[in-house]
Amino acid sequence: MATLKDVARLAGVSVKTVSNVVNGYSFVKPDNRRRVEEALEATGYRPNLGARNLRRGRTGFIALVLPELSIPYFAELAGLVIAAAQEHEWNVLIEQTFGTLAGERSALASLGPHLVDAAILSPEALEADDFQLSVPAVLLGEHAVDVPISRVGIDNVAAAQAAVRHLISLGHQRIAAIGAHPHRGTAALRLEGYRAALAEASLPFVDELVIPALNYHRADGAAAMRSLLDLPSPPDAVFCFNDLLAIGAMRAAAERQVRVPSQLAVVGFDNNEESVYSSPSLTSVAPDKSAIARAAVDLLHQRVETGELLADVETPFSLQVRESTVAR
Amino acid sequence: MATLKDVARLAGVSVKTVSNVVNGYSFVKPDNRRRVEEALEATGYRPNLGARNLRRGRTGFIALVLPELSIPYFAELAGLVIAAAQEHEWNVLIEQTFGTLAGERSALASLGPHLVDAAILSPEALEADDFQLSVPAVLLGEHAVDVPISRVGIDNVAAAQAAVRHLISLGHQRIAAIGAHPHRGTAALRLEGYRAALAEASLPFVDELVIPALNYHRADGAAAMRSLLDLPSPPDAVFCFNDLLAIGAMRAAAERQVRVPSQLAVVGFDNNEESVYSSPSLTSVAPDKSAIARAAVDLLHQRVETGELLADVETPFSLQVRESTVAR
DNA sequence: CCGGGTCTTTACATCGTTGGAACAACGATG
DNA sequence: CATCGTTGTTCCAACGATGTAAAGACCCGG
Repeated sequence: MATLKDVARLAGVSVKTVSNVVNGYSFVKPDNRRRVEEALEATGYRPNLGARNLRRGRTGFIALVLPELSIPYFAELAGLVIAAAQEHEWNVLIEQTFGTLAGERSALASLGPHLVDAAILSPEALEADDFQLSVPAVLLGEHAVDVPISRVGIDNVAAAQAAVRHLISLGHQRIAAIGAHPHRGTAALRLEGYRAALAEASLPFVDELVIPALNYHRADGAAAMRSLLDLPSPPDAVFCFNDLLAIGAMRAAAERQVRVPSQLAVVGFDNNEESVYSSPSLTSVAPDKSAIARAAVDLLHQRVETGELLADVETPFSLQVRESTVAR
Repeated sequence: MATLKDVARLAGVSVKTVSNVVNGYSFVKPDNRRRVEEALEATGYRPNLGARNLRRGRTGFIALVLPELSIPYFAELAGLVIAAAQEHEWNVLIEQTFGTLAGERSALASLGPHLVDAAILSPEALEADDFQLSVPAVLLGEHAVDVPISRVGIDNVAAAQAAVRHLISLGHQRIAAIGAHPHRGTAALRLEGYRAALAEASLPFVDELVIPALNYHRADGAAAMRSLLDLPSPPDAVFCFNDLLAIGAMRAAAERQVRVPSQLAVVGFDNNEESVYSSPSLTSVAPDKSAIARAAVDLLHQRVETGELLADVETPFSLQVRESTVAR
């Protein structure tokens, strides 16, 4: 593999002149520039990123710490983050935590300052003490603890409220919620939006209609739905805190011959591609994932380049109404 | 951030001695070792990976080149590859190609020998000339062109044959296939398995029942299914070359009030988690993704460590029978 | 044709780490 | 007591790139 030295020898100039050409330094004589460029071409020179970064004190990588790639929301987000990072010549390192405290801690620990320039975190269990980071970071979504790290995400209260309002506007009165969680900030906010929507329509908040979910997988949604259908008077609508829970809930409903949406309306959250093609298709709160990815990466880039502190960014969302609430 | 030099000063020994301790070199006096370890602890030393790799000529990264993370199969696979790579102290860099020739070429081009130690490729459009790689690599799945790179994957012909045999055993006679593709090796093999199953049951191969798909997304499956349902005599079963196509096909069937499985049986390929919870749930060929990920990473590790050439690895698969072929 | 500024290039040190040679200390051996 | 092999340690160079400072080339007016 060719190094600057090889190129320099071939072009008959010093190593530094080649480096200057490679880095677009202005003051190089046209004649030398041409010779260097030919030599670069001839040798197929590619800079050694390790060496460059050692010298520059940068690594050229950012970390993306998320629960699990097999969760569609995070997979889609990861794809968008990779694309956004590419525009700043950053490569993305993905760390999976599987939503456990231990997993998140070990992911953070491995983020030595030499490995990545910055990190995008999507934590679920971390506590305030854990946020002693050695690199600039942003948080995706909210988090229960109050830490001085900027956040990128939607207004979860407003989004949840919009979802439940939609159900109320369709005439539903007994609306359940699946996905409450003791330690997840996001869950608390969505629950708050749910309460707010009920309150503004003067509907009662009923404890037994709020089902917690330890994980947000399809199986958890199905289990929660079964317990709701077992109630003496089951709900006529359900708001799930993510699409996977909703898909599981619809599956459980189908298994009990409960018709969606006529007997049970369902709303999800995340707007996974999967939800567009399910039968029935799923009404869902759609955060602008692309905006989230871009904002997170741009913020970090600005922080690393200029050292400026970061403001929080609120990204837009919309409600995608589909067959699970309004029959076609 | 502490460097070896800082630790050495604190422990009162040379830099190299500290390096020896860090790297587990045997011959260090117990007394010095203790002092160095204390100094390491006190300074919170973390090796600068860039510098280490520059010296060692390794990077500590492998690339995973795949079409798109938003495709569940690749998202799941990526998660497993990351986990497997961790066991060899490798970090994984994901590159998305979006299934285009240009995307794949640019991904390969960016894989300078300085960026990664090895690569796992899942190409769809590359031609033989493109495989001039500067690092050891393995291919996931088959590929049309014949290149001297080892492959990891299942026996696609046998797997497809098993899927279609299953449909035949249920009494279906007019079985369609969705997902033929002019340049995809995998598609060709699955089609071959489809033909073989028909042939061994003495069923005719009917051209109009084989629908090509340029992409393997849900929308493509839905479009293909619509064209099948428009036929004068539509099929009574369909074998889709991946689960997304199958999900799209089931969606299209539902929109035309065609009942699955009574009027139309559907089999997919990949066994996505999504397919377990769809309504009806989807019968699918289930490659052992975990085995694929592990085999690919282990093979590369062995190659990088020992320089040995790599043999192909055939991983197991099974057929998961669900409601889309056998009503519950 | 000299002094002074503007371009252009070069030599050298440096980033943090590790491999190798050199050297020092040690007990064992003849 | 000289020699030897084994341990243990240090010094130096090197990986490939870039920043700095200084030297060299060039052009201008006086």
